[in-house]
Amino acid sequence: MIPTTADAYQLLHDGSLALARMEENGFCIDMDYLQRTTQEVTSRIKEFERELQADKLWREWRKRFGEKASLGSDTQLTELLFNVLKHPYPEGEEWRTNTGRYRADEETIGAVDLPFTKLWQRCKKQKRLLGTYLNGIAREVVNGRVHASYNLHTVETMRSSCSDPNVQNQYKRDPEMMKILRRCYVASPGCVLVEIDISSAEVRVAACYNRDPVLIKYIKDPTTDMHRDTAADLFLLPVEFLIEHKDWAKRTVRDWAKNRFVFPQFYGSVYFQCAPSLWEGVCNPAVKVPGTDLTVKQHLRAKGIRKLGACKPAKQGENEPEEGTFEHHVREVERSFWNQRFKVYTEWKNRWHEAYLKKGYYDTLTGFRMAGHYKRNEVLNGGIQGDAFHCLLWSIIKSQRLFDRRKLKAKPIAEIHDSMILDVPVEEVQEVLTLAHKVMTVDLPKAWDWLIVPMEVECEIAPEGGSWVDVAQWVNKSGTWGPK
DNA sequence: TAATGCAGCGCC
DNA sequence: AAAGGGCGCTGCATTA
Repeated sequence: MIPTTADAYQLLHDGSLALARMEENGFCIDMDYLQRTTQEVTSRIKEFERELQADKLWREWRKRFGEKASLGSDTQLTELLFNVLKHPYPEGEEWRTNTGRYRADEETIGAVDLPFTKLWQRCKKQKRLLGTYLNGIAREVVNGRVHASYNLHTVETMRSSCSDPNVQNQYKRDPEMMKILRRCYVASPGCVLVEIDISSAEVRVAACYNRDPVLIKYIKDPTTDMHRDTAADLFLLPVEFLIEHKDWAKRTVRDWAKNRFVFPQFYGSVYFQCAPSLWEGVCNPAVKVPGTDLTVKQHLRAKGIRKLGACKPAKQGENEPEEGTFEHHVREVERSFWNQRFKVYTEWKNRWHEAYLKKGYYDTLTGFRMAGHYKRNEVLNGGIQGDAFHCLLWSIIKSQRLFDRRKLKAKPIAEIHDSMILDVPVEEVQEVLTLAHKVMTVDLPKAWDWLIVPMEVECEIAPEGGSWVDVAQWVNKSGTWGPK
């Protein structure tokens, strides 16, 4: 990576200083809660282990591995389950690790329907919570704060990284784990936690690269929704139906389309990889198409889609998806997605990759020349990822300067690629939200003329005395910020 | 005993 | 034809 413009150099210099100040500020930790929770989780793990060791499977385990038997070893567990006890194990390369061993992930162990394995998995999860997360915080706390390290020079795409502890990967999607872990992170006395993120940052930046009018329309026009339209295609439901049953769709088909098709496709995934995870949703017996008694699977069956299909990597003339399979259907959707709906995006991908192959580098919109040996998907994603982060970095730098100039005590304390977390004195909340919002939605597009789509942000804020668990969305209503 | 590799999994 | 982009951390297994 080489910065090719003065602005690019400046961004890194200013960014280093901004992140250094963020490190110095640190994130306040509720130490009483941390200690209490560490003890609770520790004893929970001990209880789980006692129960596991009382199971007859543990006797088999000891018989097989003797003194070396270790409850934490997933290699030993797979050996016991699939070689000694001969539990069925799926055929095929995708079910093996890179070194040809049995996989020991959540899915494969979870497929063995025994009380022992269920318990083992719950135990494993608690061990991760303790070993990686709670201990990770405790190890780094100084005077009640963690001062994570942020890097601008380590990531291939010019994103940032974070370590000691890595504040960028704390539980969020698992509600149970999220509530336990994020409760550790609190605002400083007299302050509240504010989190501001750029809505679909990478999609916006992607549109700046490819200038696909359809993608731009999806971004600009709030009545349109590419995830909803793609869900309609994938699950053969009319768009009007999805609009009518918006809340249902949001939890089900639209969510699957977004997270199991649209985003993976943007990152370069393909139909035979998307289809199995989509199908998992389809097979959920608890999800019924509104107004009918049909599961999504039954609904698709009525449309002539009877099964998933083999989902093998396409080779010339081989592994052709079979007609009437979901895999076949997903391929059709993929084709229309890239050849019809986003055909300008597709043309850009081909041109961009071709140019890279010819030159041996690509230039990003924020002024960095990326020279090196990259695969196709890396070339197509690198600039988007880096520049989306640079939008945030620029915003942090600018916001910090504004806070300084106005003698505000609000401080950025963390950054997660497209969001910044601030420690804000209660009385500064309105001013800080207004300033940060303006920086990200007005000043940023003004400063970078390549930014040809509007920027939008989402603000979340925790009540005074609350923690990172308690952040809830706030919006601006006629000049004043308040709960949505 | 220390260093390294691998697999798994948390986040965007 | 393609073959999900980017990280950091942990525990276990293997190698030096």
